[in-house]
Amino acid sequence: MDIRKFLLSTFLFDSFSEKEIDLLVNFASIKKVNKGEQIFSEGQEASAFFIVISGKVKIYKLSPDGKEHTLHIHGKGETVAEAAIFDSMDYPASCMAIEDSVLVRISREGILSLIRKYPELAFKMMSGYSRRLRQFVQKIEELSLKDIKSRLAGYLLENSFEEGGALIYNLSCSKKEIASLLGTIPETLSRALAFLKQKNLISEKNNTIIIKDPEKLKLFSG
Amino acid sequence: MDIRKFLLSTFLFDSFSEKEIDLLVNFASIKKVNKGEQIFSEGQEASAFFIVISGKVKIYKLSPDGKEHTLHIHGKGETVAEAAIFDSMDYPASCMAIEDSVLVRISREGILSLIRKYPELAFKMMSGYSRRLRQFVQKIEELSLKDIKSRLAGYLLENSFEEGGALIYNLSCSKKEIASLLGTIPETLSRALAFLKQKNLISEKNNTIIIKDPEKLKLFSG
DNA sequence: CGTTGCGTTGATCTCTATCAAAAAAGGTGG
DNA sequence: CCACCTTTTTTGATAGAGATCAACGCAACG
Repeated sequence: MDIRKFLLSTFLFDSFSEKEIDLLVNFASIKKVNKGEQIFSEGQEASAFFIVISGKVKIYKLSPDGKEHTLHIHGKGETVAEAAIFDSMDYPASCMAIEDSVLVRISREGILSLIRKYPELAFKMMSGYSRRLRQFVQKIEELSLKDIKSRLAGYLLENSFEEGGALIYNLSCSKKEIASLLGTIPETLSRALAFLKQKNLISEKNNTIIIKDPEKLKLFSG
Repeated sequence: MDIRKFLLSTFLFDSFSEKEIDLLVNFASIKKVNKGEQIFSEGQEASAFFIVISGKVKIYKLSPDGKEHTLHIHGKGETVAEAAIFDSMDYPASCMAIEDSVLVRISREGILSLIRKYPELAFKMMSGYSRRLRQFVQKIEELSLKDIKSRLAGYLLENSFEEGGALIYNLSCSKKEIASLLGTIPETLSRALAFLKQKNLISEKNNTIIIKDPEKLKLFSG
């Protein structure tokens, strides 16, 4: 795994230049952990934060009587413990791998000194957050205010590209996964697709969806 | 209200010196709004962010057909729209006062120049972002895979506090607002509350909800 | 071929939004 | 304190969207 390439694909660092990534890499390292392995513990000094390359980790707290309470589960592309890095000395909770996982570790001192030296980097990171938050706001809006057909229409428009004068969406992953992305189940997705086909807005052939009427589809997406 | 004193009490600026506050004040102004008054609207250029001095505001999205979903309710000391100003774009949602409120308005240019000068400020802002990001992730999960009763149970547990040995939640805003926050409507919220009362998990008195059985309620929240 | 997994289709059921209306809770002015 | 009005909250009945359950077609694959 190329750590540079990975960092450039994360929302925090995707607007960094090659040079800036070079600076960052000095403070970054790859950490491989097995399932069940501890990554950090509550109360330890927060010396680094992490980004998940593959696998899954959980953030949890132990109550006084030993019971465990999971706060979050973080998967691919997600950042872990960066709040602790930026505002407190110690990790406020513990972290353990729940699958064999690969992480990037970025040291606290590293990132802090980098930002002190190059405040512009902070802007880039913050605009990364900003974009990410916007995406989530949009997703929440879609989940709560739109029905499946609209969500599907919007998704197709968002993720299609032009090819030979036609708008094309490539079914690169299973419909099961797309259903999950849209917050529904395969059966319902199938029906929604059938509906759009029946309205003659799209057609499907060879794992490819052709958007026949982008204008109407857009109207449909709300 | 002394704006300096207030700024010194916020988490963003509590470590500022008198001199630094002077700088900040150049970019800051007080904004008073009445209940129901619009503070900014989705799509407007994001020219400033706010900190709530008193009262409450809500961040919400409107669907084309007029349905409303509240994303956050912000009270005293909380920052509003601070993420919107970093990628020089528009407010992704609208903001309205749900009580008579007083805010500090800090201009985009102001905070940007301040961060250039005091990169430490960026750390604080980023820790706020990462927390908000997590809230959104959780909200999305809840919206897509939990029913109202579970969401309500989770919400109560998240937002309750201990007092005299009992977990209580204070109904500081109308149930209409809470319903919107949970992605539903007052009627449905009312029924969900009735259900939890009937199961003897909670009780309500004087604008206060008492969580009688946190364990079971937790089970209920999923 | 059987088997396994995905995608589609059909029937049914559950949850929640909607519509309508009653009840409760706040004001306001007398 | 009471009558009156407004707003909020609750309750009831209904309808619609989507989840669930079950069955089937179809391709990939040992």
